[in-house]
Amino acid sequence: MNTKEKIVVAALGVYNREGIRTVTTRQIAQEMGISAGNLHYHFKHTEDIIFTIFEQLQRDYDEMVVLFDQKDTTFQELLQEFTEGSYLLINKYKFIFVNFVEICTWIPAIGDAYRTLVARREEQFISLFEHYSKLGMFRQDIPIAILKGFVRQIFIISDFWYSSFAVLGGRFESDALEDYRQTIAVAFYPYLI
Amino acid sequence: MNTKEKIVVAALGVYNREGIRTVTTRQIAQEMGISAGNLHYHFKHTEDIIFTIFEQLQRDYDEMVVLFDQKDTTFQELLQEFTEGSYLLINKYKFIFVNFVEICTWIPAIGDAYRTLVARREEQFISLFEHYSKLGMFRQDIPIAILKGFVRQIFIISDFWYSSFAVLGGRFESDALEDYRQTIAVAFYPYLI
DNA sequence: ACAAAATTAGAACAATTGTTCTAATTTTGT
DNA sequence: ACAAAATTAGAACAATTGTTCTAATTTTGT
Repeated sequence: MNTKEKIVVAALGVYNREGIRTVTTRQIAQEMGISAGNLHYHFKHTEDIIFTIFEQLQRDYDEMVVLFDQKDTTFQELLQEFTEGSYLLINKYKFIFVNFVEICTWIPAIGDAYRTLVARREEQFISLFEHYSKLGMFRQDIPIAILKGFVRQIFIISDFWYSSFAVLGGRFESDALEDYRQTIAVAFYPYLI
Repeated sequence: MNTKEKIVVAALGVYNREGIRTVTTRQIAQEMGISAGNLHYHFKHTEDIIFTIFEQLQRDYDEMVVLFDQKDTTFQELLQEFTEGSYLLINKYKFIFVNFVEICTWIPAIGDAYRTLVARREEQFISLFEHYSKLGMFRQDIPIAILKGFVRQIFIISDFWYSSFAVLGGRFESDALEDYRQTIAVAFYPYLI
């Protein structure tokens, strides 16, 4: 692992632990035992570090989403995969979820990338629901407008569940996964058969 | 309106417009045409301003919640009131919702107050749902665990809807209220009769 | 009317921050 | 083996920030 990669790893760790408000590039450098000058040789601006982390998140997400393509699984299995997969991402990139609005205004390219991603995700989910409707595992009597709203709801919950959990004082990681699983399960509860 | 009150108003405006990341006490002072020294005469620390704004939010919230007590309204009417009332709050105190996790770690007293509020809210909602179950306006076949999860879900949605809306590029206020109304409506959709 | 208290502006302070510059050291390609 | 390129540490810079200090002005209570 070269220095540039190490910086990304260290930055992710520090940001997740302390948030973006108080963390400085000096602190990241110190934490990994290099000079601040060296850090800025690899990343001219702080934004560049955060953008690189976001790109990593996107790659991780795409990797996870590939798993949804085998449509021979039951809906319950798919839901289980979605829950575990998205939890891993949320947990790994906490600080991005927690500071998402701020980051998107600070670094517009991230906001743009997110909006593209969401548009893609939306269609994916809708067609998935329609597929499982036909298989009798998802309610068929839901109007399309509600279905779209439900997808939006799932996005809000998965994007901001961690913020809510953190603010409610959730500390232990074991609790966290269970809490997330329960939250997602409840959201799907009235739509499953 | 005395200077102290004016500072709170100005700060709220600037924070909502530009977020807490880049805004300085100097900027708030300049915006309202007073000196930074004067501002810090009234509020020794920046945290004190934000804490005061949060107290205001709490008072506004309590005022809104009183309206829920007349239980002779239909559930639809109540829902309508909740949607409009909470939207007004969210819109007025945007920056608190957007930076909630950060603010809660920065100013622990705010986190504590929020957790107390949530506990109260939770019971209120549950008993409201039970009341409307008996009146046949809310599904009676929902297990209590799911009901509690549903309340949590409503909290996540109302606390973070604006973050999602902002990040998705929502700009116009007219769109915003409609979007929020729709999001809340969809969440309740499967639970109403 | 006037002394005491409150308010205000603006300079000053001390700390911090992102970033650049310089010179040394290490690595790489041939 | 050696020149060129890449990497590194640390000093230096320039800007900013929250906050304090000082002296003047305004307001308040009697």
